[in-house]
Formats: sequence, structure tokens, C-alpha cells
Amino acid sequence: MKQEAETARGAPATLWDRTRRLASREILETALRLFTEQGYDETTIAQIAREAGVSQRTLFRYFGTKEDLLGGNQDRFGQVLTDTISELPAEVGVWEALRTGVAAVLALHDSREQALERFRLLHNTASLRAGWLEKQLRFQEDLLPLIEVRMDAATGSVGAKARAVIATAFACLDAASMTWVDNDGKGDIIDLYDECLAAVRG
Amino acid sequence: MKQEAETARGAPATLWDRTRRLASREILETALRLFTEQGYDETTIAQIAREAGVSQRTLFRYFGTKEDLLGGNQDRFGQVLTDTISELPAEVGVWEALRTGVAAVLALHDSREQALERFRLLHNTASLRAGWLEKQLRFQEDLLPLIEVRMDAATGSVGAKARAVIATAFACLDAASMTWVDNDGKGDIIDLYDECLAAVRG
DNA sequence: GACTGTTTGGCAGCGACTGCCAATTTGCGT
DNA sequence: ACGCAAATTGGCAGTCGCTGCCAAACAGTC
Repeated sequence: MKQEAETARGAPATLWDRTRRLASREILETALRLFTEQGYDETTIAQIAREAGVSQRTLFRYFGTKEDLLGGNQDRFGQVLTDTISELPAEVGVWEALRTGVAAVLALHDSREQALERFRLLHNTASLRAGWLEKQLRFQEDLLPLIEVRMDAATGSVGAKARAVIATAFACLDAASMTWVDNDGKGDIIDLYDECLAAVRG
Repeated sequence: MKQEAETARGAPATLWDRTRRLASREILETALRLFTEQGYDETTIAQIAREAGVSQRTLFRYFGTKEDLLGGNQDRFGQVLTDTISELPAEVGVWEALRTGVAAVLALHDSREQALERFRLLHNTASLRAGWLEKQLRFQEDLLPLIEVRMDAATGSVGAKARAVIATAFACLDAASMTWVDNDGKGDIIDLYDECLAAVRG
């Protein structure tokens, strides 16, 4: 677990790291394949471990949760979101700031197809949606202070308003990505996002 | 399981029904007590069953899921929501329709204190929040057709917009109830809801 | 080649949840 | 009041995600 100095780019120095990366990839690919083939709930950890050629115990050491096997580790989303927004100048309004953050997150996906695959899985599996929404809530908490300072504290509870605004942005993102999936990945999600937001804000 | 004709109000005719109701209440009260005493995740089904004086198997026959033990069965919320909105005249706009539905749902709670207790539990327990959000998603799907017909199909995907609007309403409800809990139940949730919506729709 | 630290696999166990079967309880007809 | 059928219950074993623990296999260093 020692984050040894490995030459920033290129193959990692040690055999351990190389093996780790290989195993990680093998597990991830096996998992995604099985998930799309037979569904998330219908795929057991035992099966993934067997087909990836590792023990269950090792699999859980690489990925602490079954959800983590979806790849495109969603925890980074929160990071990128908060980083992007906190680097914005103070004059930028809440809505524009959130839009910028959302765009940055959407830009993280490798390929359109992989994104489509993941989103499809996400929107078709109840347990996954729930997990995703829970993560959203955590992002929401992280975003709260960054948004609060950008809002005019005119009347009432600033916290409530900020929460509502953030949650609305996420709601639009979800609605947009859901529609995107329904359209088999036609168009850009960010355009759908704008459309949704326009519908909400009249 | 035969839904025998029991005089609509008053004690149910058969002993079975009476016993069932008693057991149900006993389990529910025990569960809520333990949840608030030691937390949701820290309370095991085995403990609830033991203290309620039934077997685990029977407990699961009364309530299919641990979440169902929260009481105030949330599945009714969806019912009330869709019923309320579908009974509204066609001229009523989407936002007013949704507000009416939300108000109807909020009116379902027995007492302010019980509601506060449940909301507090909900907002402080990650797994519960996830479950609640998942139910919200189901409500959202049910509401979709009712909202779509109330929207002007000017441009773009009506589905996306309707979804966004509904999700925004839920987002405001969540933000409102969260703030309500933070304020220890001071004021009316529906007022906070209006405040949140105002913040979003500018 | 021996020593040290890392990684791995297996096993037992927990908690939510389900299917199955036998035992108990309740309702009803005679 | 008795007995049969239906409803209800409890117990047991098993699944699945997930964790702690311990011994074995392994990479890296001297």
C-alpha cells in the first residue's frame, strides 16, 4: 500500500503495481461484461471472481463494494464537481457555476458508448439508481458551502434554498441522462440538461 | 389472507384479523423504538423479533423489508400523490398541481412529533435515504404521464422536461424536510417547500 | 540465499431475506 | 362438542454481499 515513487507516466516501476493494475482491469472488464450480459442483480460476486480468476476475498480487496465494480469511479465525480466550482470566480452565479461543474463531470467519460452502457445499466437497475442517488446526496453536502456563498441571503434559510438549487441541478442532470439513454445516446447530454433547466426555471 | 368482508369500521370480525393487527402494531412500535434508541443500522431484525415476541420468519411475513418497519408506509404516498393530482382539473398548471399533491402527502402524517422522528431517522441514515430516493423515483415514473399532459409541448422532449419538473418538486420537498428537521420541526414544511421552489424558479 | 514486507486465498461468520415443511391455532359445518 | 380444513406460525437451511482472521505464496532487498 506504499505509494512508492513511480515515474509519473509509463509503466509502474514494480511488478506488484503492474500485477495489481492487470488484475484490477481484468476484474472490472469481467464485471461489466457480466452485468450487461445478464443484469446487475443476477450477477453474483462469486461468478465475477471465478471468471476473473481471483478469489472473492481478493476481489473485495480491490473493490470494496459490488457497486464499485461499475467502474468509472463515481467518487471522482464529486471531486471534479467541487474542484471545478470552487475554482470559479466569485461573480459567477449559482446556476452557471453548477452548469460548469456538470459539464466538467460529463467530460470525464471515456467514450460515448461506454457512458451509454453505464447509464443504461444505472437507469435500469433499481438498486444501482438508489446507490447513485445516495452518492449525489453526499456531493450535495460537499457543494452546499460553495453554493451558499454565491446566493444572496435575502430572506429565509439560505441552507434550504442552496440545497434546493443543488438538488434541482442534479434532478435535471438525471432527467437529461435518462432521456439521453432513452434516445440511445443521440445528442449531447449537456444540451438536454439545458433544456430541462429551462423547463424548470420557466 | 382472505380479505373477508369485515364491517368497514369497528373491530374486525375474526380473531385472526384482530391478532394480526395487534402483532403488526407490536412489531412496528418495537422497531421504531429500537431504531430511535440505537440507530437503524445498529438494530438487527433478530433483536426486533425477539423483543416483539415473534419469530424472524413471522416478522418478515408482516413486513417484507427492514425498511417497511419504519411505518407510515411510504407506498401510500405515491398513491395519494397520483390520486390527488389526477383529480385536479386540466387547467391547473404543473407547479400548482405538484404543490397540491405534496401538500396532500404532508397531511398524511399522524402527529408532528412522529413525523419529525421519522424524518430525522431518514435524513441521518444513509441506507434509508437511498431507499426513500428509490421510492421517489418510482413515484416519479407514475407521475410522468399526469404531468406530461399539463405541459405545453413547445419544443424538445416533453418527457425530459416533465421528468425534470417532477424531480425538482421532489428535490424541493427533500430540501424543505431536511431543513425542517434541522430546525427541530419549527414551522410548516409546506412553507419551506414554497421557499425552496421560489429560490429555484427565481 | 535468507530476510522482510506485501499480497493472496480460504474459512468462518454476520445480517437481510427466502423457500420449505411441520406444528399450532382458528373458523366452520355437522 | 367434535373434527376437518384453512390460516398462521416457527424453525431450519440456504443465498448473497461483505468482513475479520490467519496461514501460505510472493516480490523486493541485502
